[in-house]
Amino acid sequence: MITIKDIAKVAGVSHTTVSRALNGSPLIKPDTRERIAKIASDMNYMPNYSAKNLVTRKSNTIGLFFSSIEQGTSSSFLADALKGIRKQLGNMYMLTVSGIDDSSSMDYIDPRRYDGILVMSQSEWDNRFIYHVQSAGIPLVVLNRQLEDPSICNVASDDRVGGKAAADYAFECGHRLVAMIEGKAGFKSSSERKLGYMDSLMAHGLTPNPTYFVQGDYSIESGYTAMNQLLDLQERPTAVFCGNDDMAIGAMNACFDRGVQIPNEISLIGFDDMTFASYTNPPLTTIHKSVSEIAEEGTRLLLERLQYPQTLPVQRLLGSTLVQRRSVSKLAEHR
Amino acid sequence: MITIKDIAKVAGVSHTTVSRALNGSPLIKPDTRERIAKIASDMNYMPNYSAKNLVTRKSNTIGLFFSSIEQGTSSSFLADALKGIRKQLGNMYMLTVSGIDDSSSMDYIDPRRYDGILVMSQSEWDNRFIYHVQSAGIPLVVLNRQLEDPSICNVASDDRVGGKAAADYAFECGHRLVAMIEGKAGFKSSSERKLGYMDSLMAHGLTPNPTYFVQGDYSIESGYTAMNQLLDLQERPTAVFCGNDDMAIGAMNACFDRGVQIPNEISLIGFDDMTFASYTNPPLTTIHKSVSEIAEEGTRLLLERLQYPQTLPVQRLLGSTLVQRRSVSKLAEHR
DNA sequence: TTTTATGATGAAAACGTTAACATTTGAAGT
DNA sequence: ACTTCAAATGTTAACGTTTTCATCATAAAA
Repeated sequence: MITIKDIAKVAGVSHTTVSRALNGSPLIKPDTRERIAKIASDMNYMPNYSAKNLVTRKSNTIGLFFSSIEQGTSSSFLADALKGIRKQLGNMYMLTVSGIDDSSSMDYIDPRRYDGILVMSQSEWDNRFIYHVQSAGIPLVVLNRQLEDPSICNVASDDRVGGKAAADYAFECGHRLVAMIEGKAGFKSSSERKLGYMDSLMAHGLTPNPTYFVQGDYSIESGYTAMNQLLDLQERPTAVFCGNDDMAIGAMNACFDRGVQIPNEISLIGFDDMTFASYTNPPLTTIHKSVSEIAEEGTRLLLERLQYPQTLPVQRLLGSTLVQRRSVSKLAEHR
Repeated sequence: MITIKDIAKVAGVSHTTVSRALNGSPLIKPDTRERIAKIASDMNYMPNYSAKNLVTRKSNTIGLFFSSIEQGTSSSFLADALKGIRKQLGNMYMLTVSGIDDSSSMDYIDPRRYDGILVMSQSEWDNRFIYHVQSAGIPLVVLNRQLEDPSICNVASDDRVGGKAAADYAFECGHRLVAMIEGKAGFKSSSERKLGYMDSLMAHGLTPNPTYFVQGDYSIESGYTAMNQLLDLQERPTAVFCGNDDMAIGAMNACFDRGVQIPNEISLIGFDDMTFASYTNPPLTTIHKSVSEIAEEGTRLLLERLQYPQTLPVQRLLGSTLVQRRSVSKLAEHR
């Protein structure tokens, strides 16, 4: 492996000059810079990053950490996030991916290994990790889950507004009996979406019906069983707001299996607008949330903080909007 | 940041001793080892990996490279792969993720940055990259795409066998007019699956009908338009083998839109068995292929090669088997 | 006792960079 | 021609490890 000293020898200069030339120092005469660059490329030089990092105390690495890489994370989620991040990152930084629950991940958090960290968070369980990172002094952006703490840089989608939009739409379509299949207990997104639903309920002067709330866990299966529960009710809801698209798909299946027509007999609204939402039957009306946008914006923010460490942490909520498809019926008798 | 020298000072030994103690050298007396370990943990010592890597000429990093992170890669794919890999990797190695097309990714391939590389490959376009890695002398395993070259370690699913299984099943169910929606042109998997179909055709003594082959690109949309093309035919096929599940879903949608019943009027077979396959309507009969298993096995192999560099490269094909669901009808009149 | 081996430790060099400080060069100002 | 200053380059010391080679005990063998 060839080093800057080898280049120095060939170029007849000191290795320091080579280092400077290759790093674009203004101290080097343009023509020697070019001469050295030429030699370096001819010799197929590649810098040794370990050595570089050792002395600069940088790592050229951004770490992406997931709530739980094993479970709970829907797959399009991870992929979208990755795409958004890589897009922003270019090839200035390496990107590592780990689950927060990777055995004792804490022990491996070290400012010398990560220039910055992105946390794709889903539940409050991640807080321990998040604060560990913060107290280690590593620049940090938390993605996807809304945080309270103003000292932490954060970008997420506005789940509450989205939840409200979903419920609003149901009510505007004339539905009065609208149930909700809730997301995973303990996940902030679950409670926010529910809160949004509640906001809408209140705004429309309606009172919540306890039997119309059933707990899910964001999985397709949970949507299926939850929907069956709803269908067993004496007074069936005419619309169901599902905490995410996966559960909506499970719910759809439950309906198909029991021969109840969507949207004629029952309407369905999802949340997330994943790729498949347009391809269910009928296409799913849902709340659009762009994970890749969140990831992209978060990465942009992180990069900014790396460049200007003084930048103040910001909390950003990306809008979530309703996309109308065909899983919701308009009720005629709505006054 | 505290270093081994700090520990040495406290322990009253040389930093060499500390290094040895912390790395489990047999030269160190058990009790001094423990004493040092205690001090290190008390002082909250974390090794500086840059320094370590500099002298050991290792990187503690495995690189995962994707065919095209931007497009073509279905999302469950990426997520599954990641899960399989992380599972095997534990926390011995960092894992970085990049797209092969990341601007000039070649320039960043360096044995000092990657102890080993996994390539999640989909098309022959990746070969350039693969051979670059190999000639750089970095231990390498190519995943997911079957390779010809016996000098390269490779694990993939047996697409051809899978394709044959799919077609066999259609024929056994009495179908004679079975079309195929092909995967992305240039992808090895596309041609292998088609070859498998051909094998079956031949085994059943049938002759291929050129109009029954329509090109897709593995996307949902392409499945949709391809299916429409098929439905426009004078003599409609009674069954369609789709190159992957995404296209099968697109095809399903085309059918729904035109009111053609699945599986009564037309049968559908997919490939991959992604999560959603069980939740389409009707549930999709498809060929099961486990990306996470492939990833896991590939990682195992890579790790083995890192430990025993002499290990010979192996080519492994993981079986792909049919999973029967409800998108294929049994034709009575099949004599 | 004196040697000899061996088990445990230490000193110093090396890994490939960057950075602080020193030196040279050359041109401009007197 | 002599100083002065700035621009360009060189010297040397870090950075935090591991590793080679030497040293020093200590216990066994003579």
